[in-house]
Amino acid sequence: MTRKANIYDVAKSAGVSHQTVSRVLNNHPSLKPETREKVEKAIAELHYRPSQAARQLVTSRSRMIGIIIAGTELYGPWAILNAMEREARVEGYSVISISVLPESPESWREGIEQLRNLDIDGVITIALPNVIVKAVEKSLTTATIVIVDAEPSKKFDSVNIENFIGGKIATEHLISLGHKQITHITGPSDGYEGQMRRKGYEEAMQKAKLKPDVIEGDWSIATGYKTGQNLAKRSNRPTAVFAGNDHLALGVIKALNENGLEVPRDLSIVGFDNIPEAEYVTPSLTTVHQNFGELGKFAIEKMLTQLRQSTKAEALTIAPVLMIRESTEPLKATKGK
Amino acid sequence: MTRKANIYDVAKSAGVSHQTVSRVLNNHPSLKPETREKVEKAIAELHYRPSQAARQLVTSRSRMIGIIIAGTELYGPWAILNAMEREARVEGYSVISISVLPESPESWREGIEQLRNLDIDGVITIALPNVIVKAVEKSLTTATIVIVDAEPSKKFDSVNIENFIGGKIATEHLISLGHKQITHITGPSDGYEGQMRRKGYEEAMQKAKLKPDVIEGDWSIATGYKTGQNLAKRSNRPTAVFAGNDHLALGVIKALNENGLEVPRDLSIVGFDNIPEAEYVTPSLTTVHQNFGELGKFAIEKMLTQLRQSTKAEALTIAPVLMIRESTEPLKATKGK
DNA sequence: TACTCTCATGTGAGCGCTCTCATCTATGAG
DNA sequence: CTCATAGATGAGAGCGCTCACATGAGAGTA
Repeated sequence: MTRKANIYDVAKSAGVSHQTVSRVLNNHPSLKPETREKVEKAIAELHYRPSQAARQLVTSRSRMIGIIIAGTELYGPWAILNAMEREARVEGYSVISISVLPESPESWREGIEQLRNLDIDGVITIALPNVIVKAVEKSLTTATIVIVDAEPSKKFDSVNIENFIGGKIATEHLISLGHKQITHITGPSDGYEGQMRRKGYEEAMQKAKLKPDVIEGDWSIATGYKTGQNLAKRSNRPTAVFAGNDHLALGVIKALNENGLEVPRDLSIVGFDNIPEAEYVTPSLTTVHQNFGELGKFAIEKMLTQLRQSTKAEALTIAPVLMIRESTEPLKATKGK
Repeated sequence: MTRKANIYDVAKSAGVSHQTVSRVLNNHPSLKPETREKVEKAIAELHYRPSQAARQLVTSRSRMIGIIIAGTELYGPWAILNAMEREARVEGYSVISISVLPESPESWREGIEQLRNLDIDGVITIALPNVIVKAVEKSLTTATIVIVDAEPSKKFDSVNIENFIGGKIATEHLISLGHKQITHITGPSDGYEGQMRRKGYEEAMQKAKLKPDVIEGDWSIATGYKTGQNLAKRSNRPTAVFAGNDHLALGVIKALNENGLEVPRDLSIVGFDNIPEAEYVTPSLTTVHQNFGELGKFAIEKMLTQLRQSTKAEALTIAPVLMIRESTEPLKATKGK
């Protein structure tokens, strides 16, 4: 069996020195075009590909980006990761995804450890509480950090959906339909995104001189369902709900249905995320659309520019879009006072 | 700034040779326990961690596993990947996920290329058509291959849900409820999983002496919706549908609703996958549960044993479970003939 | 003509490991 | 008491690259 070609094999075959081959590989400016051609021909003939390991050993740059992601089954993070992976590949970077359990510090530590061992160039955190970001910062001192879907930092680039605006337009939509009693179900209390959505809700309510009504939740369907059960039995049931995400909304709708209530007839509801299912459930879900693909793409772009030459930290945001569907309708005047 | 400690620093600090340190790192049998302790102490003190790159350069093993996955937004592959990543980490392996577009050969080629450059130890393909698996086999000759959710091969380990059985029990469930006109909407025609589910359906129908009725689809909600529209308008509308996956089922239900038809009153429907939403849509979806987590775990286990010492290829299968919910009910006798 | 200067290329060292081989004990067989 | 044998360690080479530096050829300047 012929062993894999290395840089010397190529050099010999092209009749140049190994260093010239290296120059071709790294696009060195001062190279005669004809030399470059010769080398490239030899590379093709020998099916040569440079050893990442050897490169990494000498440059101590791995061309790998670690992505730390909450190991949930949510659609959003996965969609983001998907976009990132593809975007990074185009630029010759690989992506190592590490899913951690936000509730288990040991789980993060392991994940971070793994990235350290790999001498990762950069780390992107997706929808992770601040504590974890801090831990990453502390342990991965040589890596460039980009924060996605979490509180922007002075030190690092961040990319976020305008969650505040999202929460606001969702609520304003309900208000404009005439609703006065609008309950908000939040995400987990330690999450930045949920907090901002909530603030958007509160601002909209305040502006309309309505009394906010907030129920703490998390991002799970099950919690939405439980909350829906309670809501259905409440004496002063709200006429509208702004759910922190689509899953919560789905759970609420289910619970209401089981209690003989119908959406939007008895209650209007807005979600957040615009998961693929949102359009196809019954009733189809009015929701705030997040462009996950763009989010991922921007994050990788930020990372790569930062890796090429570090610039000052910047907080990028993407505007959300309200998708109006069937789950919201004007408040009927039939109800007393 | 103190530079990162290397194996010589540790050796000096422990008063041994660099080779002894290497032996500690690799659990060499002939080592005095007291020497090992000394070295381990030095490692801890210096915060030493071995350079993956250097190791890889000399051993030409990267301790990385590439996962090629169809770059869709389906829940299943993501859930599998998630499980794999965690499982691999425990064993000190990292996972590089590559999402490719099944319809674009160039996209696979790029992905495979990337894995080649990284000198990956093994590759796991998830739900990929046979052509891609073949391409992987051809290009990544040195890597161990494990196939998940695709046609088992004589050469490689594979892990699959029993799709045939899944299709069969789903159909039998509908038959046992008295349905006679049962339509099946398939996955994409080039996919192994969909084919097997279809065969399970056909076998069940044949056994019950019923006429199969198959509509070709893909895995998307949108296609489910379109199919549902057609179904709703058909003169001899079936009384039950076995959808190739939950997304198709959701789409069908939506279309039926829009045409004034209700599930399960006017039509019973069974899905496949048991996505997190399945339990919480209205009506909740009767579906065939796939244990994605287990699938991923088994695949990694297979991979690791294969990497340690290659054994003969084995095809592992996991039994699916029918989850009976609200979207199916007995056929009402009221209909004529 | 002698000189700097840039362009184009070559030479050797070294990144941090593991490999192979060599060395130096102890131990027990003859 | 000598010699083979296994156990515990050390020394040096080399994996495949890039880096810093050296060299030579031609162009521009005085």
